[in-house]
Amino acid sequence: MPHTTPPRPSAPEAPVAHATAPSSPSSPDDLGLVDGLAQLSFAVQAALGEVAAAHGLSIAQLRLFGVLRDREPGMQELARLLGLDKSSVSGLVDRAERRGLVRRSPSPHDRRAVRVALTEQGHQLAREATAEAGRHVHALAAHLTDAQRAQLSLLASAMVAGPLPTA
Amino acid sequence: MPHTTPPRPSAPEAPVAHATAPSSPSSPDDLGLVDGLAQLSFAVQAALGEVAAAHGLSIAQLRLFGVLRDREPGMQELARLLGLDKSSVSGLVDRAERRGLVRRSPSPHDRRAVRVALTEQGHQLAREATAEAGRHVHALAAHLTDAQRAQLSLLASAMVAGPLPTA
DNA sequence: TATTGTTATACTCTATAACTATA
DNA sequence: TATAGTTATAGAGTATAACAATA
Repeated sequence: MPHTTPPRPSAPEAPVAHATAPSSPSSPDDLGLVDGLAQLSFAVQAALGEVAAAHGLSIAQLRLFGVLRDREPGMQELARLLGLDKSSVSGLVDRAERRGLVRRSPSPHDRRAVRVALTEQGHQLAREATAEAGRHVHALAAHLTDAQRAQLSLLASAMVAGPLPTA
Repeated sequence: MPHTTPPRPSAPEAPVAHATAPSSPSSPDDLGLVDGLAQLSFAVQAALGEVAAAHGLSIAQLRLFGVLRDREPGMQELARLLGLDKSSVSGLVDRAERRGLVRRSPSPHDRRAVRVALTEQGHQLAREATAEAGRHVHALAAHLTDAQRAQLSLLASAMVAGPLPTA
């Protein structure tokens, strides 16, 4: 399998944003919010990419598998979940199906539609890959203290969650 | 410019890792370290992708520009900085050069080598894009308190920096 | 011989546009 | 007409392998 797109040797060093604008680092070790998050995101993506590549997958496939772990969506819904065009998802699913990792079955109610599901082999691979991804990402935070990890977990969740609905 | 790869509508919702393994969320709003970081990384990448697309660039180009903001490396060095194969960098630089954003000049000392630099137009675009990327990423953290943002900045920096050298 | 960079080739990912088959 | 999905096409991004030129 020579061509698994993102095998990234290991998190490279690429600033991307040189904190030109808003953020203002308060200590020498502080990259600033923007650069810090940008670099962190590349590091996480690199880690995920390594894991994916180790299983002969790409990050896109890994995401697909993550979504399918507890759903059997149609193509349109899948496109929405992944933030991709439906035609992109066609290809993504095609390639996974060709490898026996997912299956398309006709929707019971709508004869235009299909339902996409992981095969047993796909589930197996998804379990292994997500577990390993967990270990790799966790390893990135290996030298933080438990308290720092807990903090980070909360802050990351808060950012992703968006503004609190009511409270 | 119809084909600027990652225009991502906006951060989609893709768990990727379902916290199968190590992490253990302590509160209901806590996604766990792994899922939180994974989703955060996708959100940041999506934000960067939007900005890049708005300027007719891809994330890869944006990274290239970030690296070139304060360097004039050779192709090999550039490949190392970006974590890519030199042949990939050839293409990346080709496309940017075709648009007049970077320039290849012969290395003074080694007649095999070239030096890659941003053109004036490239610098301009790099300034605008990185500033805008800063605003976008910053916006992701809009509903955090100042103290939380400062924390996050430090934690992200610490993760990326790796274990402290001596201290 | 080793290194720098390019080219040839191939594959994934992504999008837009056009199409088919239902609803 | 509108929606679900596929196909055709095209460009970016990436890698491996083979190559040319220079050290």
